[in-house]
Amino acid sequence: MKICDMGDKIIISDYGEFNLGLSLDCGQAFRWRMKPDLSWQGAAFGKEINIREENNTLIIKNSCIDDVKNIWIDYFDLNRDYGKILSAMSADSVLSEAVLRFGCIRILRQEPWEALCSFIISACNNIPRIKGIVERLCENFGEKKDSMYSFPSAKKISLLNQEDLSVLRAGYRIPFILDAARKVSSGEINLESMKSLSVEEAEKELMKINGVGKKVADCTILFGLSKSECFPVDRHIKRITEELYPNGFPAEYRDFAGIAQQYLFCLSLDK
DNA sequence: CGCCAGGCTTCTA
DNA sequence: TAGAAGCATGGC
Repeated sequence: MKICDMGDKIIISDYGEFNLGLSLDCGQAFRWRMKPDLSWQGAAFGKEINIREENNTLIIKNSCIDDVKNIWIDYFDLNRDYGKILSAMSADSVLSEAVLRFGCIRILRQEPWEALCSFIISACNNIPRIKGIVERLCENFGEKKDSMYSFPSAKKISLLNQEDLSVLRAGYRIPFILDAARKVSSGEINLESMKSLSVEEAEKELMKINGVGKKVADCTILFGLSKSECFPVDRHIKRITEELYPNGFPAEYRDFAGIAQQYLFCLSLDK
């Protein structure tokens, strides 16, 4: 991988494959917006960034070399060899077709709390509305950066009450968000230390939170704890695996089942 | 307007 | 242990 600081922009190349737009807008993260010039505006870890992809290079604005090296390289999972994973998946006819169609979908390494909170909101909800609720959460309770707001910390949310959160218009999920914020900020649930647990152990911990079942826990583990062996099964994945894998999803892909899962999710969206 | 949404908790048999 | 009801709000 090559990183080049051009002053007004930073250019990254030689990172392998990356379908940036689809990766940012395939239902794994909810804060990325495409601008009229086709660049993507987003925020994570309290920082804002503008990024676009052209001819296998990434062009970054509104950031700095330190943040690129310390935050974004990792966030976009650029150190991982997806070529190896994609070629392994090409042995499966369903996944091979999906890879041809979608290119390289990377699993973003998101902040654990943001993933947890976002996927609590996602329960029995549609993606446009999830984005709206998350946006209101940030605008009302996050900190203003350049043009965006940061994702509010668990501590900040934990000090609020249901009435404060009614601006989110998140319905029955509001007490769930509060319970998660309180358990995380009190230390009863330690997301960072959960990275060293197995998927099963992490599920058990996360499901102590009211409103967190196996699916929300698994999305938190895959997208927030970056455990790519975790395979969240929602209504789409359930339907499409029953249809395309009558004998079950093949176990040989277990090390990166979560990445395969994202391809199946994209396939299911227009089927 | 009606159907549905990256589910979860609680109640019931 | 399995299945259904109820949950709040809106996207389409």
